[in-house]
Amino acid sequence: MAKKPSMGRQKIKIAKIEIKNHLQVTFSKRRSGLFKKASELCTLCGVEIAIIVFSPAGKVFSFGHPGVDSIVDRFMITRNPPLTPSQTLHLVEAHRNASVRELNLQLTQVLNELEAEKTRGDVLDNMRKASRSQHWWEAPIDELGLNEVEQLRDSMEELKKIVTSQTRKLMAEAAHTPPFFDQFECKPGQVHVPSTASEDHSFGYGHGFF
Amino acid sequence: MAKKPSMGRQKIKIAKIEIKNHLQVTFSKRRSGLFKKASELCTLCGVEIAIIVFSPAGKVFSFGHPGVDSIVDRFMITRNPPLTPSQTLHLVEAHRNASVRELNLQLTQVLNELEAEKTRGDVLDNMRKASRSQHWWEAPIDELGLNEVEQLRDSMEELKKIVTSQTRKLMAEAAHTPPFFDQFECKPGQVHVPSTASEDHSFGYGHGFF
DNA sequence: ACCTATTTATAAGG
DNA sequence: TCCTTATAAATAGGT
Repeated sequence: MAKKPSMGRQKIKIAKIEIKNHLQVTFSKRRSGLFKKASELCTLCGVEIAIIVFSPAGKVFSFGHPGVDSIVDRFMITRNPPLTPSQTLHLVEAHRNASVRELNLQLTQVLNELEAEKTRGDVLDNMRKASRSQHWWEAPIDELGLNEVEQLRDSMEELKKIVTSQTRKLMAEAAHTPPFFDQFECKPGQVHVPSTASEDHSFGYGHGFF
Repeated sequence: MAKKPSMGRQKIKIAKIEIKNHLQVTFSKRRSGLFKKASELCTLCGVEIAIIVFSPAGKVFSFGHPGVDSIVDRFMITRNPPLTPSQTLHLVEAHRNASVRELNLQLTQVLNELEAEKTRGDVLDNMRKASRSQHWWEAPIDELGLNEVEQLRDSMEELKKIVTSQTRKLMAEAAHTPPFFDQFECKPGQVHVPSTASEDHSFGYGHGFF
């Protein structure tokens, strides 16, 4: 039988193959050829090779000896100045700061509140102290100076007048409202007053007189 | 001139080449051939290829289209599907928690302080209010009930005794310290006392009497 | 690097 | 994808 002479291998131009089917065939053949050459190179020269190929369809083909990963890793290390510890710390710190900013804001706010609250407390405390010092007569009477005792006595006189007058007014009013007469009969014991100055000098806070 | 016929290309066994010089030549030739094949494959089939070769001497040769890095990156991503968003979040969260624990502690502490301070402020405020209500006599005298005026009057009587007694004692003391007699001559104007109850009923805070 | 004989890879077709 | 065939391309060894 007569053999059908083939065209044999044809010279081709190195340009993108447009015929899909043709391209797919060529890709397969040349890809395997490439990997074979790589393999041979490994064996002949004892080198390490990795080849990564992304097909037009997105599929991945790879060849590697001893393995793609180990070679890629080595490559990355030699190429990328693999972040000094300092740089790493800086990045970590930056991230931390970003994460923590919110919390810091909260803390600052609360610290301000605390400051305000402390101030408020101090103000009240100072008011109390100031009030106390204005009420010097609440101090033990032995500690009063002559001048202050004089003032106190005079004040007493004036106060007594006022009280007497006020009492008269109230008694007059009470005359028209009999039930209140019971209350008018005073309960002297309700207010404690030391019989002598030496017995209890404290007219201060919490002793019930003033 | 007679040409010397060459041996032509000899078939070789694919095994490690031991002759260093020979190996180096073969490595160069085959390496460039490999890269050329890769380049042709790129052009013909429109694919992306990266080749990484570590020579026995440790030198790195690479070929890549469009670039080695981009291809290697894509490869790493597809190969190490690596951390899912969930996993990443988990790790980040763990780190964040570790970093933030200290800050949280501080915040808690400050919040406690704030609470304590608020309580302190409230206590002082309540004391002030309580004190004020204990000092009912500081209210306008018109607002006093009969009972309270009674108490006030009785207290006045007792107080007067105390003051008188104290005054006597002070006068006796003053007899031994002449300079103080000037002070004994009182300055009544220093304490304001309304002449009549109707004129100014306020004995309260800030009016200078008590 | 270059040459050349030869081996090897592969285009085209089935 | 594999086989076949004819031929283009790669390359071992020498210069």
